[in-house]
Amino acid sequence: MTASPPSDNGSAKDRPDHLLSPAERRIPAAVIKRLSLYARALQNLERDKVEKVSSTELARALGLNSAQVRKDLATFGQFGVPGFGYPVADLRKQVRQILGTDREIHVALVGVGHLGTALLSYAGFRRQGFRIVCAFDKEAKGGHVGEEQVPVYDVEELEARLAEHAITFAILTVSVDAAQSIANRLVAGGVTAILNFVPVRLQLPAQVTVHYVDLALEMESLSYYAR
Amino acid sequence: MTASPPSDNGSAKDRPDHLLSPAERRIPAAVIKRLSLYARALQNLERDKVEKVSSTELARALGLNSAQVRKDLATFGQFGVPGFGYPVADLRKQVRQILGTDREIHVALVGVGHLGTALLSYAGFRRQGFRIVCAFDKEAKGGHVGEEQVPVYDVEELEARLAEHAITFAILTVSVDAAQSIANRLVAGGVTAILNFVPVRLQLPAQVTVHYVDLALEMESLSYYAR
DNA sequence: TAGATTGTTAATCGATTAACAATC
DNA sequence: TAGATTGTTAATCGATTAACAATC
Repeated sequence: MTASPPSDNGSAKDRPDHLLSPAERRIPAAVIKRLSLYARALQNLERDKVEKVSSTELARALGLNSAQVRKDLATFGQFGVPGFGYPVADLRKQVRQILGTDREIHVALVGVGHLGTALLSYAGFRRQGFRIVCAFDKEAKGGHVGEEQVPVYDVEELEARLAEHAITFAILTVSVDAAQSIANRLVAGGVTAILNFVPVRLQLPAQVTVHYVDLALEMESLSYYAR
Repeated sequence: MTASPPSDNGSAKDRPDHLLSPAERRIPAAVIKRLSLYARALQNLERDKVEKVSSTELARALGLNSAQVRKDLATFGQFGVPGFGYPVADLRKQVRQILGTDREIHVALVGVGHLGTALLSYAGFRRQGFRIVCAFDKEAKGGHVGEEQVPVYDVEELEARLAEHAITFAILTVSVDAAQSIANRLVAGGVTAILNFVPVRLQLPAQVTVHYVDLALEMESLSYYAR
């Protein structure tokens, strides 16, 4: 809400790269996806005490092209050493910094049904530094759910609790009917990234990023190959 | 294992289109993904008693380009009527036929942990015609799980039960350590399509199609935009 | 220095979109 | 017939890959 100097206020296309927000820089989504793939591979390499890795090795492990690996990484800086490769620990730190996964990320989950409940106990999230700090349901019993004992609030409290925990990241596992209205409230409450499991196209302002995980859709397209 | 006549035995590139299996025809995966999107939209239109739809309407509803809709559909035949559009019920039938979702599809699920259990009760699968008919776990209690009361067998019984139910479609929700070995057994047991929730790159023969749903990876790439 | 591997440019490939004749 | 919309070709766009000079 703070007014910025008029001279800084041009459209994203006018401003130099380093003044743009991640969403504005328009790095292809595919590059960001692969970046998290690299982060995962580097995590394993670091665990295995490997100190350097070449673009060729990384590419082979992930089923990609080595030029693509180099190009992806070069988008964000010069992380490699010619003739040597990439220092694993260093590169991992950089990649996590770019992704924003170099710190614990607090997440809200809305819709504590079968799927929501499972996600509240999903170890993979914790392993990558995500922590679901509060959950919401329209029939909240007021208790705590899952192995992490996440508090479940009534959706009534959505705005208040989001503010309290300064949350910008949410997982949506409500019903089809509720999805759009809950999504609106999440965004009004400051959420800018949503992992949406509800099979509905959400209409939201452009600065909000939604990733769709449509399980039934995955099954349908897989079905084409199951013969 | 049956020998086929040498003359029928050329590489996929040599044979005419109609003699190829879905996987061999090499329709871009993106087209197949959108095809299931169309199926979903057509389902809603049919429910709402809409009788015809134009490529423009379909495109707008799904956030696509109308030329893309027409091109995608034209890949599989001439389903539209110039000057009129596409007959909803008819097109839906065709699309479902192409995807293979025009009948109930029997599915096996391996790994009855938090996520697996949730999927056993996931209504979205039933709604689209998928039925999980058996589940496997390394510590099977022998009972039935979920709202659908799916029988849970010990993984020991994997091959036997797959054969019994003639299953070609599986959902994989086991641990990272078990994933590759279970996947191998699934394939040996006749499975050709796997929806894999385990964050591991599976090494499988080319005729098997694996779709990866990597929830932590989705979170990581989303994290880039949550600022 | 010789060998290896990066960062980057140019070439290729494939997918999306525009345009329009054919058709109802 | 006039109007609308398909199926399809050609143009555009963007992403992937090959190639190689620069660098350690």
